[in-house]
Amino acid sequence: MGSEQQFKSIKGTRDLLPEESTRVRSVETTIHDVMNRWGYGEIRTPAFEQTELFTRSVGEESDIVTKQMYTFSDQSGTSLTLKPELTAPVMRAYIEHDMARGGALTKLYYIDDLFRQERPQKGRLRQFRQFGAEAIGSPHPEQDAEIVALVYTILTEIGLDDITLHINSIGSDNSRNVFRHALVEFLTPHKSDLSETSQRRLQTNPLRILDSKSEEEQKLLKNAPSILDYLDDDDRAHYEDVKHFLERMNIPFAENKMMVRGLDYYTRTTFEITSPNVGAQDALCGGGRYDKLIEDLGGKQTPAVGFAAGIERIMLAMEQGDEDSDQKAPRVYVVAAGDAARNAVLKLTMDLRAEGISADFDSLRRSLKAQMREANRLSASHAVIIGEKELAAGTAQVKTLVSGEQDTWPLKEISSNLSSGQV
RNA sequence: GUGGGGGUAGCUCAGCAGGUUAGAGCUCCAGGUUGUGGCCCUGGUGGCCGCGGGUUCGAGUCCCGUCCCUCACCCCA
Repeated sequence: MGSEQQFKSIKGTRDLLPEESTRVRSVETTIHDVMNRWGYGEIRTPAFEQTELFTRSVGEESDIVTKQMYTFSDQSGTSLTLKPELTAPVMRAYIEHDMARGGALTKLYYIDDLFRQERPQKGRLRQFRQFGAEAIGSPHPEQDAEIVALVYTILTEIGLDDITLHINSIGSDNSRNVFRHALVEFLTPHKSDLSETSQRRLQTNPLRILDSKSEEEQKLLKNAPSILDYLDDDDRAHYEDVKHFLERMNIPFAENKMMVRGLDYYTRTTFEITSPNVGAQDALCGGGRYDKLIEDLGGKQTPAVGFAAGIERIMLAMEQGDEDSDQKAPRVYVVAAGDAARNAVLKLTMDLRAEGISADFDSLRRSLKAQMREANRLSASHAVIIGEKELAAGTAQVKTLVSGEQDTWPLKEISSNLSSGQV
């Protein structure tokens, strides 16, 4: 190694080497395709925002705000934060650009990097990538259903089959307040059986106790009141309609009344998509309706639904399943037999590339044999060999590597012959 | 922040009743084939055995400390 210090990528961040980034890119291509087909337009927001945007939207008490944000001051002393989630920045942009004026309904999507200071583990990094969409303007259940169908379709087109969609409704403010009281009333007598964190949540955020992973608590919760019994008529009708639309769209789902999302801004519909082979962090996607958020951020009262999904987790889910498709780029490797041909090799390589053919050559001045080995290693379809004899004749040897067949072609005809698919 | 597992070659790992020059497979390079890849054969490059200290005649191996990675809890995508 030689040097005193080895630099390393910092905890929770990682490099994507070419092989992997190729796979990620193909997933992202699918995302872009489906989003565009469904009428969603891409939005790109800055890497950091005013800190208060997140404390206001995500919830002062949430873990994200209390301990996971990368926050720093700029030269003027303003507190800035690397974005830990994307709904708030997108809503900020929506309000800032008065996008509501451009049409009653606004459909946006994004693919972006986020930052949270957590202890890394399988499927969780400190810099991670999400894609998501927000449908802003419609309060109606078919919009909830479309958003759910959108992620579901993307995940399916990516090739994931072993996924489960969980949905629930946490009602709007009124229903939820009534339910919260009922839940606290139910749990308080059992307070001593609860974990330390759940006891604290009994004060701060009782609904979150519902999706505790503790078996004991889950047993206790079996008899707890259900949020679904506390929905008011409007909430209930909305929820029933969402399920109805999903059925009509043939999107399979499981009702999960214990599912409560972590971010404070959700209302009514919440959903999650999980995969069994991603480790303990099994949620690939989370989302729901947030009818109050835009107002809370200073905009006009505007209903909206959205979701966010984790790219790294999706990649994990894929590795288990289908074999990665072999990408066979038709490559031509141009080989110099002797140093005299270097010039001609470089020229021909450039001509082929200009013709749209992917081509490469050896800049290490290695032996002919080594160059042929390289051509094979790259799984090139053809090796084009130029030596002194060929130089003199204005030709080249064109070898088809799978068959081993080799012919002499005039140099001038090579790129057109290869691009027209001859041989 | 808490707990489990782990750091030996570019990669995957073996070696640990402490004992001479630290190993294998893969990769890479060269030769066998003086202008031709794959398969095969031969040889070679490449290691502060994470770091610091201690015990010992002797430490990759034992002890202490420390850093890093990883899985899980918490929480979330």
